[in-house]
Amino acid sequence: MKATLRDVAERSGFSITTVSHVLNDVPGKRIAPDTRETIRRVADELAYRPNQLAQGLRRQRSGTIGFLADSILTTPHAHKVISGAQDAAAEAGSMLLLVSTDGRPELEERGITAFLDRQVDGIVYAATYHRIVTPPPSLRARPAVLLDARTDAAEYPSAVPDEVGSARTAVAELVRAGHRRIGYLGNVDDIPATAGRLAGYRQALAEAGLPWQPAWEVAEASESTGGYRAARAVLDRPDRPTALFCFNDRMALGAYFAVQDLGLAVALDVSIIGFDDQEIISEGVHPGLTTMRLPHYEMGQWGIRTLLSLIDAPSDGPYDPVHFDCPLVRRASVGSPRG
Amino acid sequence: MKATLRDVAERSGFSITTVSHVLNDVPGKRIAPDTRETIRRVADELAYRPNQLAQGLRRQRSGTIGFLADSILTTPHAHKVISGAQDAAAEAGSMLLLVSTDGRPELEERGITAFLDRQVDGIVYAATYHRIVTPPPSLRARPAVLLDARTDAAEYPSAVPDEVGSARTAVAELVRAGHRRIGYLGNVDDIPATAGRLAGYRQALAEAGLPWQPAWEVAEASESTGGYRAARAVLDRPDRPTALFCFNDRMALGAYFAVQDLGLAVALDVSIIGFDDQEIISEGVHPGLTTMRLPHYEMGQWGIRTLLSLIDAPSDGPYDPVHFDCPLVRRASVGSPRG
DNA sequence: ATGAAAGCGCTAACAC
DNA sequence: GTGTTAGCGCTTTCAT
Repeated sequence: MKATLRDVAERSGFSITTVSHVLNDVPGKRIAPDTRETIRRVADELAYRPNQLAQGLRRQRSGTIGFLADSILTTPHAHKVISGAQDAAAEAGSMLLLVSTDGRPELEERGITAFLDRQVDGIVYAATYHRIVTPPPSLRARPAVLLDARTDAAEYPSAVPDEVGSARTAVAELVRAGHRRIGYLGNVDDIPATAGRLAGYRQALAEAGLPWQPAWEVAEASESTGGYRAARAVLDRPDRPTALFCFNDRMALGAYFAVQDLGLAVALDVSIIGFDDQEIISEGVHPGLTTMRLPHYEMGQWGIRTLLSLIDAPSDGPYDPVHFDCPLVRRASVGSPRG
Repeated sequence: MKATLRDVAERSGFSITTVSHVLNDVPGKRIAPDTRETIRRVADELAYRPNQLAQGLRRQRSGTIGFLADSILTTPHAHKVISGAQDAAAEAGSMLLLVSTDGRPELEERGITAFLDRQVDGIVYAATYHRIVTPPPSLRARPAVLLDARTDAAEYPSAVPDEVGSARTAVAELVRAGHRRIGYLGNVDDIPATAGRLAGYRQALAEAGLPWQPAWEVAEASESTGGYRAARAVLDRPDRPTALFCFNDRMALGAYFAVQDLGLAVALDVSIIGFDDQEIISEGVHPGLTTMRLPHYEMGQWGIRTLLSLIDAPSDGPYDPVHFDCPLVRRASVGSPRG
């Protein structure tokens, strides 16, 4: 059915070895130009494609990378990590074996085992949001990188968003629009983004010489209803801020509903800036939400490239996490304060 | 490093053959119970795991399935297809090689070629939403199934949502709540869901003996702003409906904003029911959106199971697409009409 | 009840 | 310039 090296050899009249040599462009082989041509032609006619199982077995390189995601479900925008990874892998002739553990930790071990059984060249361990993780020891069996995640021991190369810097960028945008009373709708999760974005908010205020008001800084559950409550808490005050920086887009969505319930208008009365750029929200909301885009695609690409070079040239760490900037995506939720 | 069959053989004092026999439980082999036990123990001690590349090469079965998605990006809830597929694959000791073409058709051929090079046992071709597709001819090279997609020729087993029936279920829910003036916020795309959901809407109206009003049935772009415009068009009328069935959740989101801009309240003044159950929207919106859940996880599972049995027992079709019901997910956007 | 040998499709030393 | 040979790690006749 599918043509093999042997078929090409027989049909061209040369040995399997010679065929392999020319098809792989093995350097330092003296092969007659005619031979090269003939072999190439025959291979073409037969639509020959190397069997990667056989190739992998022989070369000890499967051309396959294991991608372990803790969840591709809950946070949709995270799929761009996979997209970036896939594109970078394709560039290098590699492919992704995918396992999503969906928060079931017992699937981690099993997934890695399955990867190892298939002789993956390396593994990327991707979290859905910036987290400190403790991957199973079996991850050590192959070169690995962490995405949106890091360990305390820094034993793997890892990429994470720059929480502090990006939060500063967001608040600076509000300052630039003329706001002097800026609130922060924060979250209560025990994750790096919590402290990071809060710190960025405060730093930006300080840099702009703006007052920090404890009452404008509130923490709630990091989803829509939490955002609603947080926004109400801040906006119900007489000295309410004219702009709100939100921990994420879901909270910003809740803030939209709060603003409307108060008879106010987003951008006109209250400027809002989110975080994540979850397009369903940021583009779906009315007016469009200005927000910080998580650099998922870029991290995915970086992950594979880093992994690939690690495979070619193993090294031992420790590795400082590399921080990725979140670009500001301007839409229509930021205006100038009234009066 | 990793233990091989040979290691187990040497350490246990038996031949590779015998070891293979016991580890694979080859039927019809008379092997001493003691031997079995020893071999098993040694394999355990060495943490032996078969090399699937070698196994695959020999058995002509890679234990790997190619998953080609036209886009895992744009429609986040579709990832549940992958989740269902992965779970079903894991059950059968198989794994998914993933390629997402993200609307770049040239990646289809390349992806399939890459699958074939890696000797996948089968391929699932998954669309992001119910579509008529024309997969590249190379798909024929292996058993394949279609998800959320079908071809005119019905050459592959395929699964699609039951658009008509599910729309009827949605409207029936509105009827059950007491509504007699029910509008439809439809879309303008040339896809099966367009005609299907519209037909379901009309059928449900007829079944309930309710009047069909051309003015209550409007078509717009199937995203948030389209939903907003559509809702305004219907709601601005004096004889406005008390309930709205929306083509999808994104349009429903737009409808929420329209209702609010008119000083009305969702559920109280206008009941809304969506389609898709995109959780970011349906759970993020205030009040929560009642909607029809697309059976993505189930279709993913079905796809792999069907594919696996096709691999074991090839057959030729044609195959009638199988239709999956969309379950109703009740939240808080449906109330009884006033007065 | 166990094992030798061939071979899946390929690559890489090492001849000649 | 080209080919022989020996595996990569495994399964599978076929002997014994």
